Amino acid sequence: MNAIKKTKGRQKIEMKRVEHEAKREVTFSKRKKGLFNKASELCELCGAEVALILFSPHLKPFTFGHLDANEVLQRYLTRRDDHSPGPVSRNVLHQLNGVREQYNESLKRLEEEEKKSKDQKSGTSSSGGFWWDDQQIENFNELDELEQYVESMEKLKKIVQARLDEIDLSENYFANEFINDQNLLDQNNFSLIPHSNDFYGV
Amino acid sequence: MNAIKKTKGRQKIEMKRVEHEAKREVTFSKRKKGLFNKASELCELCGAEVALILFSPHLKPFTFGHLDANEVLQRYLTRRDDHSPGPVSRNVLHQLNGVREQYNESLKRLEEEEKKSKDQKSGTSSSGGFWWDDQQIENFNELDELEQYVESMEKLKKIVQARLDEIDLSENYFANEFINDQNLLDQNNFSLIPHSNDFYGV
DNA sequence: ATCTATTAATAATT
DNA sequence: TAATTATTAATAGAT
Repeated sequence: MNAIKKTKGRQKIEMKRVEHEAKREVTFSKRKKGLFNKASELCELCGAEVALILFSPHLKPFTFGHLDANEVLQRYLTRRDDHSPGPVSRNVLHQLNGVREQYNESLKRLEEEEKKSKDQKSGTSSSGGFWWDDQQIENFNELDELEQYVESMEKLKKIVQARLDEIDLSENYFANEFINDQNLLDQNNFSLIPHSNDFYGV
Repeated sequence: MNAIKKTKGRQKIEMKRVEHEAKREVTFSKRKKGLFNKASELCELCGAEVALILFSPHLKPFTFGHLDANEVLQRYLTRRDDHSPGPVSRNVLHQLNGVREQYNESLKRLEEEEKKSKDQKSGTSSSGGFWWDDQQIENFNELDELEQYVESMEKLKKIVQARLDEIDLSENYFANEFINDQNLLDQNNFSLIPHSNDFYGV
């Protein structure tokens, strides 16, 4: 038997930013893998749906999603169980109106970006190389990542929309109180109710 | 010493849906806690940003986010490092146009929902109880959760928008090729480039 | 990337 | 639902 240990094995570390850069990179990629694995297992074991967006220390984006958007939506809309929502007050829609406004704003910005981009279309390539040269490929990776974001966002948006549909559906079952905007405000002052998101108060 | 073991300890389990319902619930809440903890640690150790949306087996939503939307955005827009994007082709905006159309569709649906809801406003309360009775409180929890979704979505949207801004900024540094729509399609057929999302092909 | 010793997560149980 | 415990799984450090 050999008493000489090859490594010290896993060591306990303090839960604070890893200052050494290379070490931090390694920790990130190891733990990213671990996190994605955990997410995947949760999906598989429990039939849960997970959407995960992750920025590396260098702001490189990574995403995880177990099912594609349509599947998520389909499943969400067809499944019926004891968590179907009861009567719900108006402020769901009230809140979503705010969201809609923000969307509209963002859409305007998108349109502006697009317009600006069209104005630049007549530029010429500076490299003259094939479009898939190394630099371009790197950029394509960036695009892929952006694309993944957008997909994730769309997925989330659809889920919320489905939720809204479901709530609206359930409202047809019940008589509803008339709630004016001031009442909504009053009620919102009361919504200091524990979140289901009970982790570290986030 | 006692040879009788109090429990069998952790047992290896197969990676497939846990069929027994109560067991599945327990597994879900334990692993949800674990997943959120891992996400939190990754943030803390590496300065990564994580946004996580999770549906329970009963479609109850949970979210995790390390920083609030403004902080994320601020950090993203102000930080400059060697991962700043290089020249990027047009199809970023091309892709985002598709997204915009989907948004517009969804917005239309939102408006319809809202209209439908207004038509119902004259209904009366069936319970006559205070609005914060148990049932209502439960509904409020649902609303809180929905609110969290919307926030998460907004956060992601802002991040993408910031990314787009950044890309657009960098485009001003470089001459750009003229790329028509057919070229875009051709290029997209080529984008079978390994994703940074290298996990289980999702 | 791969290897180990160790810590951390968790399945079964109470 | 919460706590305990024995075991598996994740991973820090080293190569």
